[in-house]
Amino acid sequence: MTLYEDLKWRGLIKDVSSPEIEKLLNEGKVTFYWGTDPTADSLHIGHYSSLVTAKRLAAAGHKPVLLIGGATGLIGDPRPSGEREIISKETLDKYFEGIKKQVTNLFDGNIELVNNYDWMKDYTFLDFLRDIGKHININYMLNKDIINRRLDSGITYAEFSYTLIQGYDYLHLFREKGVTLQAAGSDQWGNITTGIELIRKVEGKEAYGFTMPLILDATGKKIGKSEGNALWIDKEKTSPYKIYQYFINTDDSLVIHYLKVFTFLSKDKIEELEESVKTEPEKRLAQKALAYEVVKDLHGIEEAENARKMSEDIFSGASLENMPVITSSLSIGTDILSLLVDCGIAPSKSEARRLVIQGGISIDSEKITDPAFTINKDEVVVQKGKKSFNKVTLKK
RNA sequence: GGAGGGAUAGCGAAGUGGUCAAACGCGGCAGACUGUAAAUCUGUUCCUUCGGGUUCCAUGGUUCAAAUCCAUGACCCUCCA
Repeated sequence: MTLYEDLKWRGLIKDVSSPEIEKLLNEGKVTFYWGTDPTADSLHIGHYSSLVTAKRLAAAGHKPVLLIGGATGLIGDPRPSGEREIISKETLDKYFEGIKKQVTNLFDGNIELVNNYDWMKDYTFLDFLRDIGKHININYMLNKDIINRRLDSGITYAEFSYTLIQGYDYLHLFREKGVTLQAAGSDQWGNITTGIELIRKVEGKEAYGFTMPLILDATGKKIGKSEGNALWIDKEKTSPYKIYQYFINTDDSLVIHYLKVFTFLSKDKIEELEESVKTEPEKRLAQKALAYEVVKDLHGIEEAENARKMSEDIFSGASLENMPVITSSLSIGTDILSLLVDCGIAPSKSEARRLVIQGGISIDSEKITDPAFTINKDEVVVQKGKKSFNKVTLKK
């Protein structure tokens, strides 16, 4: 199977700028780029879904250039919901460092990392308008889906101009690094085509781009972004165990799709798992493989093994030894509500009270329904709902 | 610069003087059923020392009483210039 066929089979190709991309991917040693803006101190699983594709290209012998947008991050990529908050330069620098470390790790250092701030910071407004702005027609920009959709709700000049900056990034990388392919999530299609257009007009040469479909969860939202519970790549922010749990709970209807997108398992292996979902879904082999593979690729074999063991121990009831540990700042004798809040298991006392009254909390495997219950040990197992287990240690 | 319209809980959206901590839907959380699945059903979804406290863009005002009326301001949309 060729690289292109493999990508196609995995459902990773949505838009392509030209049919020649198939040949390009299969034959040439292309220098391609993938970029993101530093909008947080860590990437999340949504970024990862497209980074995995970048890894596939790299594994096939193509040369990756990863761009972290120190300049574009200052402006903000337009999104359908409305204008973004401005992020300060200092914050962006901090975010930049966090993301830089992550992508470097994910590619074992075999990448070229660039920051568009380096070539944008001294580019004057006048020069930019003459060199770049003069090549792109307003009507062309207005027709871009994302901008068009914002015309009703409003879009500032700054965000409107975003696509020009990213377009110039591509031109710059084309000139300086020989980049001829850009790969990204499908929301970047408009920005990619601006870059291609610019290269065509300024350099008279053809550059390429393709996008991957956005990965959605069962409710049709972008994956891992539900209600402030983003799944971060940073294991301090989202533990490997939590990532493992997220994926092991994947719907049957999505698990094969996710295996194709997120893992490097072979076609044969995935088809075997697909069969298993049909004939013996209760074994959850596909979910287990998915969860293990993702944690392994993100955090290494050791963390994957730990996460798997932790899950098996907890959910088989074999042992309650292995589970995430939370150290509380409270002492023995505290009431259960305060403890739940202190450990971050419940966001407020009201919420904690509801949980307890509704029977959602167990201490050491015993359901607690009395909100006035006090903890009289220095180490207890707190279970919230069916799936969340934590060992909590208290001060003596 | 002129005329009109808008803003409500995580999101969408009702509400136009008291019965509003604010309908309804989605999403979230929990319970039942299950396979750590889906679907379905049930409860719940601002904070609270359970007395109450603080909310409907902001600040003032009218009123016994304001999400609702008035004034001013910032913001968004549509049309005109």
